[in-house]
Amino acid sequence: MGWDEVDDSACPVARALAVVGDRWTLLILRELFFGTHRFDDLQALTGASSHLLATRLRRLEEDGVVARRQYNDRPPRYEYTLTPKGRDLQPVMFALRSWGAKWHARSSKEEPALSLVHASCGAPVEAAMICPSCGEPCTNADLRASFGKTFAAERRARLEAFQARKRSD
Amino acid sequence: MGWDEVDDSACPVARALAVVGDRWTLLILRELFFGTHRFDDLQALTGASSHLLATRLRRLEEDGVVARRQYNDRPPRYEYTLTPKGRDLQPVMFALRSWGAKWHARSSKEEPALSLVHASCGAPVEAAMICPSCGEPCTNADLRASFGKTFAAERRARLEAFQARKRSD
DNA sequence: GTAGTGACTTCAATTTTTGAAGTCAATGAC
DNA sequence: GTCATTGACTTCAAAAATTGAAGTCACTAC
Repeated sequence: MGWDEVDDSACPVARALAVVGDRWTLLILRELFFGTHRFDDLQALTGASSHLLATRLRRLEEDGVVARRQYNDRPPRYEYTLTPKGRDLQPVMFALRSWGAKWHARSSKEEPALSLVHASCGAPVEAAMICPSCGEPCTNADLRASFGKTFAAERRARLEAFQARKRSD
Repeated sequence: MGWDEVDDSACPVARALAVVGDRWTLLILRELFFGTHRFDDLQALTGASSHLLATRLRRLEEDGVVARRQYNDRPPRYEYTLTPKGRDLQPVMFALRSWGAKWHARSSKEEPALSLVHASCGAPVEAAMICPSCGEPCTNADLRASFGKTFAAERRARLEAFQARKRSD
């Protein structure tokens, strides 16, 4: 298929993944969330190769997720920061953090490697799914999913195209 | 670096990404969340190649995220479902959905492609960060991040190793 | 006995990623 | 004034991952 096509899907999850859905991209964004903004530091702290880092940052800049700013004239020096669009990925990061901490803990008594604290009350914050109407957090069992018309049609089309291709062999 | 090393990081985000952090994996998991469980359907609906799908499913099974179950004896037929560990990724999916819908909407009046409804009250649910102490949802500005000791040490080590390597050229 | 179905595997061609090395324009230390 | 260092990359060849098409295998339905 290729990710330019995925980018076109009616599914918002697919469209999100087309932009930020690979390992290095998400790790780079993690660093930017931490406030790392210089190229070499990003390279050191993520472990990505410089080539990869350069192409990813370019892509993220094109997609409006990170901003590249010149902070020094001569020699020219640049720094990378998250745009509002990028900062909006915090719930994704945080959901990943919670999952990783729960299911891939290194030891039972691991200290939190990373905690987010609510500035006003000092308590640690967790990601959750909440119902805006009753204000309650929901668990998996409380939820029912449904497709919109467009996405349902896309899915039918995909299934049919796949079957057709198989038959024509 | 390579992702076996990332898997070892003190950062739970990195460890989560080592398991589920690539485009196809997350798309496949999306399908499993939708209840798709047969190989060919997964292939049709994600658009992944059969080879890729086979290797990803094997990996996910090894990691305990999906379960492979034989539902027919002869001919042998298998189906894939999410384990509890896999189901726990729902907040990740949902955070991606919210972000994709907000920043990569296809039109201003796009109907939701996918909605999750709270079974008890019928209202659509959103992912959010909530403070368990005051129960309020938090925005970026309300939050302060901090590192644990182990992770802070790992980061220092990475920076030093990187500098050392540079100098030794 | 011919045509599927479902869950894959195999293979060659293309694309990505890695890892090491190099570049370029300053700046700081002696 | 010169020599090492910093910061932000680029270049290149080798290795790994992905794609897309085709094939396999064990049935079942007509």
